[in-house]
Amino acid sequence: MPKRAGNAPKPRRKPVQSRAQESSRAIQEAFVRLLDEKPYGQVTIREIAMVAGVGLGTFYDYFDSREALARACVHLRTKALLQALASTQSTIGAYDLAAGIAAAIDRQIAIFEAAPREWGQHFLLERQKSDLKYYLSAYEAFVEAWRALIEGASDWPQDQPAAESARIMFTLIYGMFAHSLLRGRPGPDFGALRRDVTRAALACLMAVGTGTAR
Amino acid sequence: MPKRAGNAPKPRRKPVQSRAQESSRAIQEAFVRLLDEKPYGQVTIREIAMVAGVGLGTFYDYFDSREALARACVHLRTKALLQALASTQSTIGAYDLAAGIAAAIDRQIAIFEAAPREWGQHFLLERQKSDLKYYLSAYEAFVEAWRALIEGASDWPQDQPAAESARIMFTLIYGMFAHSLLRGRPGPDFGALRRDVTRAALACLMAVGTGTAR
Amino acid sequence: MPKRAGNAPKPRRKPVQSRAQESSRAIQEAFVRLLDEKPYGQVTIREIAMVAGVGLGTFYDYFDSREALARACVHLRTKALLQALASTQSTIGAYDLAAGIAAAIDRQIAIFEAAPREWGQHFLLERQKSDLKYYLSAYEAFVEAWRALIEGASDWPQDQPAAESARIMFTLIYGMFAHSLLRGRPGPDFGALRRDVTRAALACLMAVGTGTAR
Amino acid sequence: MPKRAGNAPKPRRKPVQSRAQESSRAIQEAFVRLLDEKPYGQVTIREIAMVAGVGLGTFYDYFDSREALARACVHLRTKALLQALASTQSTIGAYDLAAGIAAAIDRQIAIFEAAPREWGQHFLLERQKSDLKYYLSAYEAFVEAWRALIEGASDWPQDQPAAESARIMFTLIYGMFAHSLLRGRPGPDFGALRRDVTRAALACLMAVGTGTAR
DNA sequence: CATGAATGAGTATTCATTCAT
DNA sequence: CATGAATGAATACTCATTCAT
Repeated sequence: MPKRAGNAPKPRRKPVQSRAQESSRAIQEAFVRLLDEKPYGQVTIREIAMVAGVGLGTFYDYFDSREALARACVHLRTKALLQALASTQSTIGAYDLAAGIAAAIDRQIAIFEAAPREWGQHFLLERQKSDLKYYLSAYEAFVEAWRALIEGASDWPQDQPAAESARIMFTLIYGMFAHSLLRGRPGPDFGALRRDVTRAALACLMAVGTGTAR
Repeated sequence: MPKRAGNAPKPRRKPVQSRAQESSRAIQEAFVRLLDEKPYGQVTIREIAMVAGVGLGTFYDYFDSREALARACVHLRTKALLQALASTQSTIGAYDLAAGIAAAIDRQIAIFEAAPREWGQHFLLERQKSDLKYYLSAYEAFVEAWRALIEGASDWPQDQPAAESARIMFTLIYGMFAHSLLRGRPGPDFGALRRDVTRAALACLMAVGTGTAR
Repeated sequence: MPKRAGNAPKPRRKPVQSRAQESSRAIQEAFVRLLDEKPYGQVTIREIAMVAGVGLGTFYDYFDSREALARACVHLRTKALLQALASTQSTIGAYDLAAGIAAAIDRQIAIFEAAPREWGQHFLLERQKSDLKYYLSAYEAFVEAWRALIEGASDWPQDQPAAESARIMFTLIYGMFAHSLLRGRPGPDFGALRRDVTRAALACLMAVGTGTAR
Repeated sequence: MPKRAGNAPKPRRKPVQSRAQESSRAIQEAFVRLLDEKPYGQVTIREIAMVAGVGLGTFYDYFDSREALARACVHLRTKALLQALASTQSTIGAYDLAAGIAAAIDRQIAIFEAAPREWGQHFLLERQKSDLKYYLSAYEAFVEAWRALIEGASDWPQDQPAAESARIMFTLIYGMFAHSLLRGRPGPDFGALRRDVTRAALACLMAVGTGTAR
C-alpha cells in the first residue's frame, strides 16, 4: 500500500453530477463482471478501467482506490436491501407479525430473484472485503430495521423489546440468503427458500421472544 | 528468471514430519498474533517469519504463500470444530433431539470459550480468505455432521430425512457463533449465547421439519 | 500473489510506437554500457533503468525481463549485419566471386570498425545469452545470405548449389570476426583481419566447392 | 551472488582421492543430463544433487559453486581435446602437412563420434558459461597445439612461423565442429564433416600461409 | 564422511498513483 | 474533462550456502 507522502487534501476533480455518471456505473459493472472470473486480489485497476472502457485516470475521478470501489459496490446494494426493508413497513399498513415478516422476506427475495448472479457476487464481496467495522455497522442497521418491523406488528406485546429476537432472526435470514446466493449456478430455488426462511424465522422469533421474557 | 515453466514439481524441501513441526506451529501462531494487530493485507511474510523466530526461507519450507498459510489456519480450526461435532455424537450414548443438540452446541461453545480472540480471528479469516469452493465444501461437511446428529436422536422419526432441517439449523448456529465472535472485545456472553442458540435451533428444527413433511 | 495463472495476456501497457522509442533505446544503450563494466549476471534491472535515466517500471514497459532485453540487443545487431550482407549484393551491380565476397567482408568490417567495443559486447552476449534455437536460426539466415551472394556471382557455375560452401565459408568468417572482437582491447587490426578473412574465405570456397562437385 | 563475509580460506573438507570419486562423477553426469532438459540458468544445485543421488552438502564437498562445476565440466573436455591433439603428433611419427592435419582432425572427430550428445552439451556450456578469460586462454592453447603440429610437418618451410595460419585454421575447424554438434538431433554426418573440414582446413592453411609470406 | 534443515541476502516484478498533455 | 506514459515503493520469492547432527 503505497503510503501517501503528505496528507494534503488530494486535489482530484470529482466529476460533476452530469451524465458522466455513466463512467461510474461502467466501472462498477466492469468490476462485478471481473469478480465473476477471478478473485478480488487479482483484479487490477488497470483491468477494471480497460473493461469499463474508460481511461486509467478516469477511474480515479470516481473512486479513490479499489477498496473504495468495493466498498461502494457493497454499500450500494446493502443500502438497497435496507431501504426495501424500511419501505416494506411503511407500505403495508397495519400488519400482524406473520404477515409483516413474510412481506419483508418476500420483498427481499424479489430483489434477489431479479439478479441472482449479481447478488451472489455481492455476498462474496461483502464476505471478503467489507472490513469488520463496516460489517458490524451494517449488521446493526439490519437488526434495527427488523426490530422496528417486529415492534410495529399489531400482535407484538407493546412493552416487549424486540432487539434480541430481531438479531437472532436476522442472523438466520441473512445466513440463509447469503449461503443460497453464494452457491452460484444453478441459482437457488426461491420458492423453497421463501417458505423455509419464513417458517424458520417465525419459529425463532417465537422461541426466543418467549424465552427472553421468562 | 523467476518465471518457472510449469513442468517440474518445484523441488522445495518439505521438512520431515519430525519435531521440526515446531516451526510450522510457530509460524501459524505468529500469523494469528499479527492478525490481531493489523489487517491481513498488511501482514508481510517477512514479518511473520520474524515474529515466529524463523528464517524467511523457512516460511517457504512450510507454506507456499501467505494465502496458503491463511487457508491452513482456517482449515485446522474448521476441522477441529467438525471433529468436536462428530465426537459429541459418539460420546453421549443415547440421546433425544433436545439433549443431542444442546450437547453439541455446548461442546462448540466450550471450544470458543477457551480462546475467543483466536476464534474471532478465525471467523474473520474465513470470511476474507477461504475461497468460495472451500467455504461451500466446509459448509456441506457441517450440514452433514448435524444431519447425522439429528437422525441419530431417539425421538427423530426413523424415515424422515434431516438434511434440509440440518442445513437451516446449521446456518442459524454458524451465523450466531460467527457474529458473536466477530464482534471482538468484549467477548460474547457465552451463557446467553448458549441459551439463545439452543432454543432457536430447536425451534427452527421443529418448524422446518414439520413443514417439509407436509 | 505473483503467480499469474496463464490465462489472460497480461495487460501491460506497451507504449505506442511514437517517439517514446527513446526510452527503449536508452535502456539498450545503458545495458551495453554496463556490460562493458561487469558481467551480465551482475547487471541488475534496477541499475539498467537508473543508468538509462528511466523509472524502474518503465523498463518493464519495454522489455519483459533482462533476458528479453539481451535477446533484443542481440537480435538488433544480428539483423543489421544480415541487412548489410543483403544490401551489399544489391548495390554492387555485376560482380565476380572474389569481388563480391571481398565487398561483403569489407562492408561487415566497416560496421565493426565503427564501434568495436560494442560489437565485442554483442558477440559475448550472443555467445552467452541467445538460446540455441535463436543461434541456429540466425546461423541459417547468414548461410542463406552468403549462398545468395555466391550464387549471384558472374563466375559461379550456374547450376552448382552453393549452400554447403556458404556454410563453411560463413563459419570461418563468423569465427574470425567473433574471436577478433571478443579479444577486446586493443581492438583488432582490421586491415590484417580483412586480408586474412578474405583470402581464407575464398580458399575455402574453392576447396569445398570443387570437392562437392566431385 | 551472496557475498562471502570475510575472505577466510573456507574450511570445507575436500574428499580424499578414494573411491568417493564416484560422487564427483555422478554430479557431473547429473549436471549434463539436466542441461539437456533446461537452460543452465534454471538448473539449481539442489536439483543437481538430487538427480546425482547425493546429499546437498555433498555437492559442496566436490565443487565450490555451480559455476565451478560448469567450468570443471568444460575444462575436462577441453583438456581431453587438447591432449588428443598433442598425442596425435607424438604418435604418428614423421608426417607431411596433409597427413598430419587429417590425422588430427580424424582423432578429434572420433572423440565426438563416441558421444555426440554430450559434446553438443559441451559446446553449448562453453558458449554460455566459460568466461571470456577462460575462452581466450583455451583458444590460445589450441592455436599453439595446431601451430606445433603444422611446424612439425616435414613439408612445412623450416623458418616460417605458423602461428597465424594455425589461428585461422583452428577458427575454421572449431567453428565447424561446434556448430555441427550444437545442431543436436540428428547428430552430424561425421563422414561429410571430416571431408569438408579437412579439405577446407588445408585450403585455408595454404592460402594464408602463402599470403603472409608475401 | 554425508546430510539436509535452516538461513537471509539479493532481485525481479507488480501495480497503485500521478500529472503533463 | 479524459487519458495513459511514467514512476518507484513495497513485497514476494529463490536459491546458494552453512553447519549441527
